[in-house]
This record gives sequence, structure tokens and C-alpha cells, in this order.
Amino acid sequence: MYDPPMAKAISLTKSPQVLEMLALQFKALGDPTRLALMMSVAQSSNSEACVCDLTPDTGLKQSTVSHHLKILVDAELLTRTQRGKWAYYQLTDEAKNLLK
Amino acid sequence: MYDPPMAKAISLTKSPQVLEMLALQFKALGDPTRLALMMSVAQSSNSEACVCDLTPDTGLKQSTVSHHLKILVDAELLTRTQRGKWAYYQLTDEAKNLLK
DNA sequence: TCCTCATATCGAAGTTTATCTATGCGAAGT
DNA sequence: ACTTCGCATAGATAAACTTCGATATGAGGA
Repeated sequence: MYDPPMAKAISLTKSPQVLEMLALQFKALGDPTRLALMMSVAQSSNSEACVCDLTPDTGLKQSTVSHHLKILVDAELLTRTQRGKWAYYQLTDEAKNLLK
Repeated sequence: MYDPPMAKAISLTKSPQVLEMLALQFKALGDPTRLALMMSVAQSSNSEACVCDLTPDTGLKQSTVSHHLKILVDAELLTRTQRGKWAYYQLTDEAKNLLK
């Protein structure tokens, strides 16, 4: 949501849309569970992982992990690829950049 | 809060404390208002700004801006220096790193 | 076709967050 | 000493978030 009074600050740097997207990405990474998920994916063989691999490490329910992964995909930090019954998640280039 | 089942994922990468702090920093940046505040500070003359400078741009109340600044200081993304009646905020090195 | 497995979605409960108004506090000026 | 100014803190409220259990979806195997 873009608020007019913020215009001056934003015009000095990024467009409102870019700032909004950046904030969305930071927010997505701003949860210990999701940050750990990202690192798990990064360290997986072939740099990809499915929900069944990721769930046990978190101590959370499968539905919860699935929800967190969706947030990361929506923030364009992960991509999702379905192969057979499994959904494989990989880091985007943007994510690799932010986590360096 | 550190949850034992997460141990495996964390041990592959960072200590729980480091991960927790990283998540805290990302969370602090994960709000459009705070991200705009950071950019405002970055672009201020002498790379520092007081609450009275920052408040108008946000369209929020002074107390709200003060609250956001405290969150950024707690996340070690800003430092606070009092000079006379004014409180001046500057980006930390960590912040400059994350925003590059 | 029927069943099973991996994952996603839905609805609810409890917690956290963003914002406001009102007020407190310390520094500087009169 | 009193007032003013810049900023912080406290309390309240509404919205958003995290997590769960239950259920739906969709692919593959029997």
C-alpha cells in the first residue's frame, strides 16, 4: 500500500513498487523458521528440496511448512517445480543475492 | 526462541543465535515504513537524521516513527546519538551491508 | 477404479504488530 | 523556576501473522 506522504523519501531511492517488493522479501526472511528453511534449501544436494525433506527439521506440521514455503515463493525467493508427487523448491537468484 | 528440532538445519549453517539475529534484522527491514526510514537516513546530509526530519516524510505520528526507529536500533541497523534536544540516527555497517 | 502418498488449502485459536492518543522526561531558553 | 521543544513510553485497539487440525487435490501404483 502506497501512502502519498512517503513520496519524498521514496523518490530519492526506489519506486514505491520496488520498495514494497523489497520489504516483502525482507519480511519473508524475517522469520526464523523461514530463514532456516532457506538455508536448508541452499545446503540441499542439487540445491533443491521437497517439503518432505524440509518438514522434519522444523518440528512443525507439514501444512505449516507448506504455508511458509508459499510465502517465500510469493516473495520470489524460492521457485517451485512439481515432479511426480513431489514439489521441489530452489533459491532464486534474488535470494542468493540477499543471503550473501 | 530456539526450538530443538531445528538443530540439524541450523548446525549446517549458522548458530541459533546468529540465525535469530539475522531474522530480527530482516524482520526490522520487512516493513515499508522502516525500509523508507532507512533509505531516508542513508540519503540525509552527513548520513544522519533526527526524528523531526524523518517524521514528515512518513505521514505517521511522531510517536510511531520513534517506535519504528527503536526497532531498527534494537536490530543493530541504526545507532542513536543524542545531541542537545535532538536524537540523531545513523546506519550501522551491518545495515549498509544488507542494503547494498 | 480405488487407494495411497505428497502437498495444498481452509477455518479457527492464540499471539504479535502497527498505529493512535495521552503522557512522561530531559535539555535549553526566558 | 517555569515553559517550550524534541523525543520516548504506556495503554488501547484493530489488523496481520503463526500454527494447528481437518480436509481437498492430484499424481502414481495396485
